[in-house]
Amino acid sequence: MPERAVAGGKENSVETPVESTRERLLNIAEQRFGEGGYEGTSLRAITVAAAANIAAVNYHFGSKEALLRAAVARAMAPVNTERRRRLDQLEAKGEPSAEQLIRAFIEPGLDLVLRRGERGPVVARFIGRVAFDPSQRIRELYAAESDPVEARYLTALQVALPTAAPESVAFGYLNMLGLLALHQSQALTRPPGAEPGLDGQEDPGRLADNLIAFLVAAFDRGLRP
Amino acid sequence: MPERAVAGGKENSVETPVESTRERLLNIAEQRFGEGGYEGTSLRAITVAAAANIAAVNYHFGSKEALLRAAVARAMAPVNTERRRRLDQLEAKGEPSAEQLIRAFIEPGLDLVLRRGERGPVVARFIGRVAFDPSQRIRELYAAESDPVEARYLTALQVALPTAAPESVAFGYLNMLGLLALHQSQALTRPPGAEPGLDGQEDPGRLADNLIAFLVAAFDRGLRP
DNA sequence: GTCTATACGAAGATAGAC
DNA sequence: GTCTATCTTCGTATAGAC
Repeated sequence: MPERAVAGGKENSVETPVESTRERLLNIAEQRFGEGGYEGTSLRAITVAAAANIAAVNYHFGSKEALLRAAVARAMAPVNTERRRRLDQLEAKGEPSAEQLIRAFIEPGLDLVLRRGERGPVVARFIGRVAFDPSQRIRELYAAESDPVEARYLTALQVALPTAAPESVAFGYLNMLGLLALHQSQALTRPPGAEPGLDGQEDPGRLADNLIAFLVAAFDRGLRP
Repeated sequence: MPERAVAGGKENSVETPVESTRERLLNIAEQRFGEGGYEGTSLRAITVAAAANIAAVNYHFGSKEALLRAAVARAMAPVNTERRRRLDQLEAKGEPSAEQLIRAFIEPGLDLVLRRGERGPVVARFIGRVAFDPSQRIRELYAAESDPVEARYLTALQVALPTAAPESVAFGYLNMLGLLALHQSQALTRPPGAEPGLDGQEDPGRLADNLIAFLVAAFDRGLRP
C-alpha cells in the first residue's frame, strides 16, 4: 500500500489528520450502516472501503454488532451532552416552556448534526436509521443511548403542559422522537441542490425551525387531557 | 406430510379456510419481514415457517424481492382503496377541511389495519417497516404503492390550508406519513395488556383519534406561510 | 401446474497462525 | 495488526416427482 500516509504527525495541519484504522472503520460504518442498514451492510464492504483487512473489525471491536454499538455511542455522545447542557441551562432559569424544551431536544439532533462539516449529514442519517431499524435489538441500542435524558424531558414536559395527561405527554414525546429520526434519516436522501418543495425543505437550515414549529403546535393544542 | 388438510372445499366453513402455499408464503413474509426487516429475514426462515419448500418462493414469485413486492401490494391495496373512497366521498360534498383529509388518510392506515382480526397488527407492522426500510430500493416499493393517492391529498390539503406555502404542506404531509408509519410499525411492539402510559397508548382504539388530533393541530398552526 | 430434493457459487462472520 | 482458512448461510437454479 504505497499511498498510505505516514501517521504520527501532529494534527495541526489544514488537511484531514491521518485517521487510525479504528477511526476509519467507525467512519465508514456510519456511512454504510446509514445507507443500507445493519443487516444490509457486510463487514467486507466496510473493511474494503476503510482500506482495512477483513479481520480488522473483529480485532478492534470484537464483532459486527460491537462495531455498530461503538458507532452509535460515538455518534450520540455529543447530542446527549448538548441536550443535557441545554436542559441544565433552562432549568436554572425556572420552569421551561414546551417550546423551549422541544427546541432543546430537536436542535442538538438536527442542528449539531447537520452543520458540522461534511460528516454531519452522514452522522444524522446513521442515527436516524438506527432509531428505526427493523431489528428490535438494534433499536434498543439506540434507545439505550438516548434513555439517559428521556426521563428528564418527560417530567419537564409534563410540568410545561399541566393540562395534558401523562399518556398524552408520552405520546407527544414518542412522536417527537419519530419525526426527528425521520428527518435525520433523510439527511442525505436530499442530494445537494435538489429541487425544492418536494419534501418541503428547500432550505435545510430552516428544517429545525419548521419541525419545532410543527411540534410546538401539536403539543400545545393537539394533546388530549 | 399427513397433517396437511385437503384443499378444494368451498370456503363457507366457520374455520379458517385452507390457505394455498402462495397465501401462506405471503402471510409469513408479512410477519417475518415486519419483524426482522427484508435483509434480516432469509428465504429459508420464511419457507420453513410456511411449511413450504425452499424453492417455493422462487416458483411462486420469482425472487425474494418479488415476494416482498407482492406482499406490499397485497397489504396496501385495501388501504389505498379505502383512501380513494373517502376522498371521493369528501370531495363530492365540497372542499374538505384539513381535519377531514387527515382523518381520511390516517384511519385507513391504522383503523382498518388494527381492527381486522388477528392479522391486522401484523399487516400494520409490515407496512410501517417497509416504509422506513434502510434500503432505498425497498422504500421506493412502498412509495410506489402509496403514490397514486399522494397527489390528490397534497392538492386537497393545499386548498384546505390556503395560507400555508406549498413546501409547508409537503412538509406536513411527509410528517404525517412518518408518524403513521411509526405507529403502524409499533403495532406489535406493544404486547397485549402491556403497561399503559409508556408510549401513551393504553387504548389502541384511541390511537387514531389521538394521532389525528396531534396532526390537525400541527397542520393548522404549525406550518409556516 | 405444484411441489420437492439437491446442488451451486457467492458471501457471510469469525478464529488462529503469522 | 494482517493473512488465510474454515465453516456457515445466503439466494437462486434445475431436474424430476406428484
